[in-house]
Amino acid sequence: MNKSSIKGVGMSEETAARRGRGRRPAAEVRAAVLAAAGRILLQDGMQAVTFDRVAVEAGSSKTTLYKWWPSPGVLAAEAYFALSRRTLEFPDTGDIRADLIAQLTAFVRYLKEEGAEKPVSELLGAAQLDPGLARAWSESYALPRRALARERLRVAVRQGQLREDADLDIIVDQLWGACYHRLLVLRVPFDESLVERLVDQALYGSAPHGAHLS
Amino acid sequence: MNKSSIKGVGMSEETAARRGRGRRPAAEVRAAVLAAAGRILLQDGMQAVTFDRVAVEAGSSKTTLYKWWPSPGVLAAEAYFALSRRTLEFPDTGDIRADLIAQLTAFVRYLKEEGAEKPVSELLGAAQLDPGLARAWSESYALPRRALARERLRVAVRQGQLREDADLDIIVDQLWGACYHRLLVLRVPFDESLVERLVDQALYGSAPHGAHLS
Amino acid sequence: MNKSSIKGVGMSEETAARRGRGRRPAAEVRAAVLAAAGRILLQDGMQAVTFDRVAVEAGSSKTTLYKWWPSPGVLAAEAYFALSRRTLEFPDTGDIRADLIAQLTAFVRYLKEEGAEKPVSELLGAAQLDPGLARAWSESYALPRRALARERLRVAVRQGQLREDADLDIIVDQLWGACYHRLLVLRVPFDESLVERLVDQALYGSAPHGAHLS
Amino acid sequence: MNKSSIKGVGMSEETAARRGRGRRPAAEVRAAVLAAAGRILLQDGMQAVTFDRVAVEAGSSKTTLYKWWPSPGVLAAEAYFALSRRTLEFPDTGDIRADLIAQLTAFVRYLKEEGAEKPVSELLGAAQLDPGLARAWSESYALPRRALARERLRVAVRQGQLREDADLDIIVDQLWGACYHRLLVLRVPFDESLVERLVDQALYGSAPHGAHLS
DNA sequence: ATCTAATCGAGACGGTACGTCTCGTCTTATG
DNA sequence: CATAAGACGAGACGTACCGTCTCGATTAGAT
Repeated sequence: MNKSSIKGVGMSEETAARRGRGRRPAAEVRAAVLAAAGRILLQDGMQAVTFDRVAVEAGSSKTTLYKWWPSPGVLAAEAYFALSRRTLEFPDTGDIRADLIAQLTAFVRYLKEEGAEKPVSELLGAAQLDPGLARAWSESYALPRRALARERLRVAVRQGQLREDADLDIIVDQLWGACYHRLLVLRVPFDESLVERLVDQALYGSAPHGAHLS
Repeated sequence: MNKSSIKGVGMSEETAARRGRGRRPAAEVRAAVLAAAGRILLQDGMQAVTFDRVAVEAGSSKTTLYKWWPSPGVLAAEAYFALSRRTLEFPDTGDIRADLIAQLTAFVRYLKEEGAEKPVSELLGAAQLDPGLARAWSESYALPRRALARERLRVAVRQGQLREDADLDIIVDQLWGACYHRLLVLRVPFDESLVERLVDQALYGSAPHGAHLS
Repeated sequence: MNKSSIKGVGMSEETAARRGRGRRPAAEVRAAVLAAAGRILLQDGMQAVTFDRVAVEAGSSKTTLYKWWPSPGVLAAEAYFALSRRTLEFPDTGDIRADLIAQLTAFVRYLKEEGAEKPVSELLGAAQLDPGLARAWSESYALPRRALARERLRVAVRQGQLREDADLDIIVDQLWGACYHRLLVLRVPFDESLVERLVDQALYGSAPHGAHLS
Repeated sequence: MNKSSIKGVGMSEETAARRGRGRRPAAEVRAAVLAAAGRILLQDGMQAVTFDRVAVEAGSSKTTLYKWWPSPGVLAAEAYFALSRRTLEFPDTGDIRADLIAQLTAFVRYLKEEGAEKPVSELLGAAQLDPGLARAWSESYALPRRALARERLRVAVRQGQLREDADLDIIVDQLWGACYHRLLVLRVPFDESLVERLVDQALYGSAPHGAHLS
């Protein structure tokens, strides 16, 4: 019943570094957990990010994971955010068409050339079945991103590069939504050659020249 | 000590009556399985559509399920298709703007007012983690639907309601993708009031009147 | 996402008032711990006497418990001893048969009528898996008790009420062991009606009258 | 969601022998589980007989263990019974004193010289905290054993070797209970030299010769 | 009386077992 | 032989407890 009959054996300072039992500083544990979760996510996919496996690979404890993250999905998302700490700043060169193309191209390139397609679609997939993950994703990633884009568009409106009555959210939804549509729903391949046509479609529409809203 | 030591006590002829062992016609089994899976999907969500549970509720056997469906996700999708056998025909009144609005409104209404939002997003979510389900969804549902829309747009091009150089797939991705963006990625509420602005954005863009492609 | 990120918000001086942190007098803590452990033992059984739970209910700290008790079992035993401070004195009326019957009857009554059966058997059970508890029980309870009984028997030998060559330890083991046998091994019910037959069996044996050791 | 994308990889007949998944005959599983549990019990003690560990070492599944055994304790007991399938027959040489000595000596030898002391006391200990194990032990082991002894004593009564009014159960409880008292309660060492004195005490008591019940 | 050192409460942490659940494979018995 | 029933291996889930350890708050003992 009392397993610690070896108690008081003492432990040299060196071996104490990683001695298995007892408490490690929270920050250290968090870092180890996020690193392990991120690695598992990229290597073996969302399905492999389980509390059990993360605990083992992070040298952590399941109890700790449950204390900090409500579900493996949320943990995977946070690990992914920590990995992909990339700039969200929207460029502003004064030319809204060029800036939209630049930003969308960066998005598509990120998905297609940096191996982000699989983790992103898997995380978004899991989010549909995990309310916590859904909230984390929209609040920490998608909505802030859309807000940034909206602000850049608002500047363009003020500069007369977009019409006064343009619905900025709809423009954002159209541009990024088209990509997500191909990624998640149609699952057809696409590349950055899509971007320019998409932006022009957003700016000029498809109606014959001269036609416009009544 | 061994709880199952009473096993093999046999079962009196009376209680055995019709306890379901043996073979049932394939069609009967299929129908029962799809009905059970659909009912579970709508009642308790995608997570509850389990081969174990479907087998029990359909009075079927797991063996049979594994023989016909590669995964619970695919079964759920098939069950859902069987439930939502709704018309895919695209209206053609001669006015592309009106027809797009009509079709998109039907789509949004279907999601928002017929309780399809949860099963659809859950199925699409599961599809990101289940290649079989992904294939089933895109091949049986999403791609045919886009093809229909593309055809309707092609007619509009021929009729001069859209420009010759319009990229029809992009128009479809823009329109439906914006909805899926809100449904799956942003998870913000939306309703059919979105539709008209979306279609006009697709037709006329947001650039100032008179501006167009060089 | 991280539930404990709100940590360290501090605590206003007002609510902090007397929140129990810091040092309490050792005796006060000990008493509170033993009281809590005893209460838990009687209410919910040995299994519930957990360092975690005792710490919470005693308003104590696990650190303190580990400092004083090697295992929950030992703590439970000590708590039980503190609760059952009952007289160990062996009566000496001059009649060994009457005294044995009195003492054994008190023992059986204590077990059966004061609810001591469950805690005693659970403690003895835990002792088989917890060397510390085993030592505590035999040294603090069982062996002293047997020594007392042996002394009373020795007086009876001197008085000619028992044979010179009687093995006193064996008589004690026989009398109390028969009770423990029914309590721990056979788990059959028994009551004080057992006592008189037990004592007579110890005194006179079961061989036919007249038969004796060669 | 569907882990079996590797499905249909096939498996050669040779490797199929022990292929990890799927069903094994119940008897084979039972045997492997009992063997593993017994080995763990003897090697590392009762505390180590865990459903988790037995499952791993038996190449079994926790589900299966829970299906057959209500607790690790019951499993350990059954494994122990399977290991110690030794004869329960009570010898009948016509001399009750010799037969009791033989049987008790065998019992003490078994405990002390065949390493049965630790498992037996641990099992009996666990039984005090595990009603299922308690029932298993008394019904499958202790009570049948006592019944056998009682029958042998009854023969002795008929043969005039014991008095007509002897309480046979009490004799058994006295003899075996004295051993259990030293084993479980006092935890003092004892050996077979105890047996003869114990039996004579049971037969002739400790009162002076000539004294007997009124 | 003040300062300092010990000691306490609180609780995070690693480890591990619990009991439950689902998946996908496989066996057995029924029709 | 195809089916229903369901046992089985694998392993994740979420909870509980153990024993170690960190931290801050408090008190006791030394000055």
